[in-house]
Amino acid sequence: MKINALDILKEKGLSNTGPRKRILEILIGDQAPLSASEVFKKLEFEGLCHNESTVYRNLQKFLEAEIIQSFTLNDGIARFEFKKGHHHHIVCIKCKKMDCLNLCQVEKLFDEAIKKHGFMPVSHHLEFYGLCKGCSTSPLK
Amino acid sequence: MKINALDILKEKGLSNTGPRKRILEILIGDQAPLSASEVFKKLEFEGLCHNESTVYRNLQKFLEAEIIQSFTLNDGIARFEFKKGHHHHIVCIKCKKMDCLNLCQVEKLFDEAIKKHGFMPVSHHLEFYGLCKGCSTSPLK
DNA sequence: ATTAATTTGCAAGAAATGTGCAAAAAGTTC
DNA sequence: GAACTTTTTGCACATTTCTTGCAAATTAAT
Ligand SMILES: [Mn+2]
Ligand SMILES: [Mn+2]
Ligand SMILES: [Zn+2]
Ligand SMILES: [Zn+2]
Repeated sequence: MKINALDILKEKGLSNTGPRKRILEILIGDQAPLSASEVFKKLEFEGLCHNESTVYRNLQKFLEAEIIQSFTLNDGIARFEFKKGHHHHIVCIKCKKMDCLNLCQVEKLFDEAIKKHGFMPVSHHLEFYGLCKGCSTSPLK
Repeated sequence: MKINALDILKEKGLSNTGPRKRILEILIGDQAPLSASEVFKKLEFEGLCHNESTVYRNLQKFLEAEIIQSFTLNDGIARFEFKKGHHHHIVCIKCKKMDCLNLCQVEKLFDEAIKKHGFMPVSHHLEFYGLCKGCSTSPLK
């Protein structure tokens, strides 16, 4: 029942290469969403990948195959995470730690208003910003 | 009672220059948020500004003076709008038309969940994506 | 009108992301 | 498993958004 990167690649008809497999493993294993450059740094450190383009291209493939999902934070940088159901995130404005919030009753809250504007709702993006426990209790800076 | 660009500049101690005044006027007059480049195109067309840097620097100044507010859409591009109370936006995924939704009961909906994660909520960003009336009825691609 | 402070234009630089192409690796066929 | 086909990687370079240094021009202050 554990999620296996190789199985997913096979299922989606994607060839198994060192960088690709590892990128997927990282996204499967990580609880919080990662930026392309964060993913790359890990691969580079492990000597498994020498180029950011490889990471971008694989992330793009994974998105197309709907293996992962992405969203852009307010800093303008895209984050990628293994595909989960619809949910949102809370980001620490100080240390950038990010958590997933596994709930959402937003649609119904706004549904009427959106239709009043003549729009047919398709999706939405919601991120919370705040201070994590560590950062809100830290006395320094 | 009408909002006047010159008054605002004076109030905030910002000098009155051609590009600056016009940028502010545009943001005051426009119902939907604009990107820096959208603002620049207007000024350029009117022959009032020859450089995007000028637009970026003025938008930055306006943000610091809290005359305007900005947010980054999922395309990674920042939008700027004359400062209003807290609210959200609905974006047409086809024609990119954007509207403001002047309501928000999101905080209370998520407050408990956020605190459960050990975060102290500070702010949030929420954008809806959908199809505007024109785009959802248009038969052509 | 002179002087001092600010802003503009332009060129150049960052940072995130995308692309063309040849070499390398993976997948396929016999 | 060698030969062939397809895909991916690495690298160099392009793009886009946004930033910065600096001198010339403009605005504000005296
Ligand atoms: Mn998540
Ligand atoms: Mn708005
Ligand atoms: Zn934190
Ligand atoms: Zn539309």
